[in-house]
Amino acid sequence: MDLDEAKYKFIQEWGVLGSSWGINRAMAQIHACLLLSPDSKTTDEVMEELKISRGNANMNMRALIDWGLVFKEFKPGERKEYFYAEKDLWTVMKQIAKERRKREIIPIRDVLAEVSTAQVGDSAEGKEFKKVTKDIDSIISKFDGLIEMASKSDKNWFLKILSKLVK
Amino acid sequence: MDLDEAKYKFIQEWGVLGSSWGINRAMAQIHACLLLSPDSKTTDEVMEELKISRGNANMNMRALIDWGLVFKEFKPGERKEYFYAEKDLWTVMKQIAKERRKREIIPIRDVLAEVSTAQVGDSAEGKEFKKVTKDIDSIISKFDGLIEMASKSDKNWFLKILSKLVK
DNA sequence: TTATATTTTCAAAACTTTTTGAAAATAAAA
DNA sequence: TTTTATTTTCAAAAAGTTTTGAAAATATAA
Repeated sequence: MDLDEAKYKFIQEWGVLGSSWGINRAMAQIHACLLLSPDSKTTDEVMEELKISRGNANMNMRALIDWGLVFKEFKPGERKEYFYAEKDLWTVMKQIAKERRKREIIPIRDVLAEVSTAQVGDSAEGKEFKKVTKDIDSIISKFDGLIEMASKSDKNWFLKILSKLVK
Repeated sequence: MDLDEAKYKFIQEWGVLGSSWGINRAMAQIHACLLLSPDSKTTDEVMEELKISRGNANMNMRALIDWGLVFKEFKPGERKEYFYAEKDLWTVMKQIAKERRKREIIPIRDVLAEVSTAQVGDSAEGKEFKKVTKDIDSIISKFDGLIEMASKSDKNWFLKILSKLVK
């Protein structure tokens, strides 16, 4: 297998993985493409490499910037914008965790807080509702705390802990 | 807010959360509905509560069984099948992690292993490819190890560690 | 200023996923 | 056996999401 084949394979699979994580294929593939590139790339280069339209490339590139995973660069004397990905995978993970926390964990925690004040009565149904939602909140709040902790902590803190745990 | 309202709110939000995790809305909502119910439910009851069709209820109920999150029960003298959810949230998490590992982590690790043998040359591109894919593999393999460890370990091991970490 | 390069937007088209509902299959009762 | 209850299947419809491509907006150069 040569470099192009390997790149192609990896980019395709990164797209599939993205899809099952609520990140659309083009966005994941652009991310992979920029991660793998030693230099920053223009929209046209990305369009060409991934065979996607300008609109698609532009929108998803900006979504990646929004997620804090990609940055713009202006080269002196050049009119085109260049894009490059955050390469430090610890930072990448932290950013993704942060965004998903905002989009997914906060909303469900809000709902859990809201329903925790409901007058559910003392029927079996009411009791079960209290019990299950309390359990769920307790787990989610632990993960939430972990993410907050990780976002604030030193570069390899989490990876070190992981390494120790898993050995 | 009364029980019905609270239930409705939670079920809806669980559906939204599911969607951004690659689990379809109906599947997530059925799961929530069974989690909240003190008794096992028939297909008809679930259809009625969630306002979904028989086919939809049947297919997703079976997907949940496939994921190991829901079980069938036969009541003596009754022809209808009853369904109930695994209530222990630690087990629920373990099951979900296990399934997602199978569907998502294994395939990307397979691709990473495959491309790691590619002849990428020693261009800047080739070197960057090696570096980035190696980094990604190293992180993913740590998570993978963590999941494997958690699946084998005692009921609250992971939660205890989480609690300690987060305090 | 006008011309040219580049980026952004967004309605419509293409594609994907989910849902429905009715027919087929299965299982239990009469 | 036949009848009735129940579950399963799956083609078609509906809904949702992504992508395209061309027009509008913006920015730089001449």
